[in-house]
Amino acid sequence: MPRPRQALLSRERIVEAAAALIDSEGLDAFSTRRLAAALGVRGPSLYNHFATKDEILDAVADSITGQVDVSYFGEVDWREALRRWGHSYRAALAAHPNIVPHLARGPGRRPAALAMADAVYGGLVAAGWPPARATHIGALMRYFVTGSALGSFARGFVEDPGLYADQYPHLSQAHRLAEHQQRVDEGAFALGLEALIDGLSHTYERVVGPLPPLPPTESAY
Amino acid sequence: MPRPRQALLSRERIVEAAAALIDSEGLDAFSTRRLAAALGVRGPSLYNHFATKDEILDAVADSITGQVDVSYFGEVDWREALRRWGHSYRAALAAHPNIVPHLARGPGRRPAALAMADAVYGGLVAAGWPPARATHIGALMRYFVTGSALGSFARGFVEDPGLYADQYPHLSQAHRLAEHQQRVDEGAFALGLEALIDGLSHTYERVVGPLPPLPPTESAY
DNA sequence: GAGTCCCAACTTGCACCGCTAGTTTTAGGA
DNA sequence: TCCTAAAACTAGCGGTGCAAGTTGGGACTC
Repeated sequence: MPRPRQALLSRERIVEAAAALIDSEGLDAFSTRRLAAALGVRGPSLYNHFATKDEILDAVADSITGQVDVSYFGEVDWREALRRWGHSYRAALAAHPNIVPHLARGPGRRPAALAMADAVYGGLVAAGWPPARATHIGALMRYFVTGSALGSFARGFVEDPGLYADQYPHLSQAHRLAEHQQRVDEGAFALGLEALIDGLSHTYERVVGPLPPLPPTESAY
Repeated sequence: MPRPRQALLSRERIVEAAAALIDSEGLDAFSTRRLAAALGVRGPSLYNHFATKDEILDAVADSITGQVDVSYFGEVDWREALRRWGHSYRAALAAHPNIVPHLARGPGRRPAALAMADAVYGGLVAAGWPPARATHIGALMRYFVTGSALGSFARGFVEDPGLYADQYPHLSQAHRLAEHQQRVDEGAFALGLEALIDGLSHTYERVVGPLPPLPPTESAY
């Protein structure tokens, strides 16, 4: 089949199909041939639109990063902005857990990741944070969110109760973790996020100056 | 070559060589054939000692987790124990950044990871934390440390200055991040760890009760 | 309208991958 | 002394990412 009347592929169609394939089958099952098959096409044809497989993964990762809401920065107290950003960020990744390992490698040349970093950094500096600290805060939030989305603590625990009770005295309940995986992950994330914001508030008061009290939060967070 | 008089391989030798190969060449370059070649052997021979490639990776990951010091728990105030554990944990992973993506998947069947979880959980419960919170704290520390070791914020930033200034107004200094990558990562980690411990101390006082003041820390942290 | 060039699909194929099966010889236990 | 299990081998299957060269339609230019 030579050049068809209507192009079969486009970057958008490829990214869309790649995201769907990764979501449903996992990162390991994602190969250029499988992706091409899902698009009714023959493997190497993808290389007319992307230079490498990695470039396709970057595009998928960026499309997910693009869903993170950073509009709060500048509109709302930085503490509240950090909280909402954290939840939005984690939610975006948790919705597509299979690409997180790739996404966690760094912002690299992905425009949405850079735009997010830009918004966060700008918002924190505008709120009074010294630039170096603002960089640190953006980075540490990234660590926490990607770590949370990537490495579920509970995932991977084995089902057999006795396996743990014997050797690890305190983990006698650990086999139950598998059941409650999602709850544990969300609870741990929420606890950590609140602790981070609380701790950073004290740093702010030490480094910058007093903070206004926050209005009682109406959100469900 | 049939069975040699003296075994050429052992689980230890394999894990050692695998760790060295991953450290020097990266996770992508790590294949069973390359590993076997480094051991003077022929690929499939590895399967006399490990069932799958993944099992080798687990063993490598566990040998690194085994280097984390958790002896502080029970000996020292939980805040100080958390701090030392965090730094020891991160140092162990940062020394072998290339296996972190595998390690971050979860504790799974890796004994050292389970032993670490056991020690942390036990120490926190002994310090008065409710079991559910202790689980959360262990998990969120894991998120933060693995996220930090895995996804350097700075890694992947491009060198070209103009590339950022144009499109991302606040990131005008971002190209410098590449130079200072290590400093940024360490600073962000330290800031986040202190904030976490500070925030968790307040949670503790709200949930459990008052905390004694900490003796002035002599350590360099 | 004819000629030309480009583009987006194709086929072929290389070097590598994880892993299985079956073989051979040795080591060590009954 | 015999038998079994162990630890290396060779051969090979089905898969991978991707490079190279081919083909023919679409869209310009003269």
